[in-house]
Amino acid sequence: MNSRRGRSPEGRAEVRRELVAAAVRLFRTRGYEETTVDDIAAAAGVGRRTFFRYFPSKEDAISPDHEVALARIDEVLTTAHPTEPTASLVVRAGETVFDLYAEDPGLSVERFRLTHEVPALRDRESARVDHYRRLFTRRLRERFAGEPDGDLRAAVIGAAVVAAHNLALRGWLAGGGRPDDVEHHRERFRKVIDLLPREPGTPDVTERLEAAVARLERHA
Amino acid sequence: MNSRRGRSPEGRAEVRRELVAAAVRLFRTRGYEETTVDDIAAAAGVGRRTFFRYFPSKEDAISPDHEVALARIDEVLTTAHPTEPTASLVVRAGETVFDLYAEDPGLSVERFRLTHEVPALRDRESARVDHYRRLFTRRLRERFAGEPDGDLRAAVIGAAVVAAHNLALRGWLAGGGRPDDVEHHRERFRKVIDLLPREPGTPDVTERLEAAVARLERHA
DNA sequence: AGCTTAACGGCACTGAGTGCCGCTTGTACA
DNA sequence: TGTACAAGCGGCACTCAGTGCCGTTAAGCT
Repeated sequence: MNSRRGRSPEGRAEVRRELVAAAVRLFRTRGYEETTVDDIAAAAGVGRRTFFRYFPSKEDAISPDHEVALARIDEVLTTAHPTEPTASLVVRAGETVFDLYAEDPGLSVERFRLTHEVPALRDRESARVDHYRRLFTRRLRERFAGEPDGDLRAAVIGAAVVAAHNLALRGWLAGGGRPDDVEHHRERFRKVIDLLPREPGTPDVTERLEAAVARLERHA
Repeated sequence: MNSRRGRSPEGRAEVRRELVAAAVRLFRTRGYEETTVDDIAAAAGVGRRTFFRYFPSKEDAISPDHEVALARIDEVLTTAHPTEPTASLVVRAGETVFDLYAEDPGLSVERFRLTHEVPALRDRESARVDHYRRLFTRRLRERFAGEPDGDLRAAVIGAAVVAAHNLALRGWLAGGGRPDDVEHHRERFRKVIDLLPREPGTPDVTERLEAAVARLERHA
């Protein structure tokens, strides 16, 4: 029998996938509150203790790897060349999150539905989004250190980028994550980013955003 | 002995205050994770079961009444005269939250420290802020129904108002909630709101905002 | 004073999350 | 190819948050 998965790297990835699949299935059919961690573990064929070795909590059972996403964004923000325009930088960072969701559109759509129907999951998602916002704001604050209103600009740009990103992502997911729906949400994304305070001499932001959405389109 | 409080309306208010005071004190001296609900209840002189009759969860022990705040905002937004400019409307709604925090500046400052040091409380706060954002967005969407880009404008204005409000509030609380510190944060507040997309014919937003901060100043 | 209502305390229970420990498996190395 | 070692696993026991239930007790009204 193959009840001895997870001891190799491929096995661990397989166990993780099966846990996520079991969680999504049970949450949708039975409901989030009515599903216990024991249920998920049993459905995935592992022990309850093992579940908590893959996910820190029940709420994280359907989540992409949050820490990985934060680390990717942080790497983009910290390794950027100092002369790169800020607009280009935040768009590149946003792209990494787009890619993460576009890796498995089906799962992303299902996750979207659950996080909008289950209060506990919705609150968890709010906290996660705020982690992204804080990371952007922190790195931008370092970047703007010494400039007039640097902190304020960092806070506003950080909030605006995350808001724009979520608006576009949610719109796309709410429509079922279909590739032919991207055009409409590209427009929305662009409009929100247009509200960002312009820096003199900064190249057009929308150019970079279109590249990001195009990249999402390819994956979806 | 007065171990029979809480049976009258004044008694209930007193019990609530004592529970909040006990929670704040224990969270600061012993730490959030190291404090159990039994500890809080015992310190306030009530049974553990009674704690959960006053607060839905341990995380809410130090919170102002979230539902009350949401209801106040919602009333302002839904009972507004249709001809009132949107800028004026959202500022009036924001004022009600300002008032709630200004009622007890000392408690607000203490709460601010805790929500920034304890991850669990910080995540809870993120979710709460998002509830405000969603409420604003929902009511603004109804208000903008039928107008071009109504949904998009509702989403952006809702997010911007909440962000501006939090920025000013956090700045004031981080400085210790002192009345003579308000001027600096009034400036920050005004600058953020200036980023809002202007509606043609709308009177100056900053005028209303200054009134809001002045009101905060009076209470603090 | 008697009656109704509502808050209280306590008990028992479910379920999330954690520490510990002995077992099993894949791997590295002889 | 056999063996030692590291790492993952299952299970057990425990703490604590949160809930349902119920008997008790105080507050307010007649």
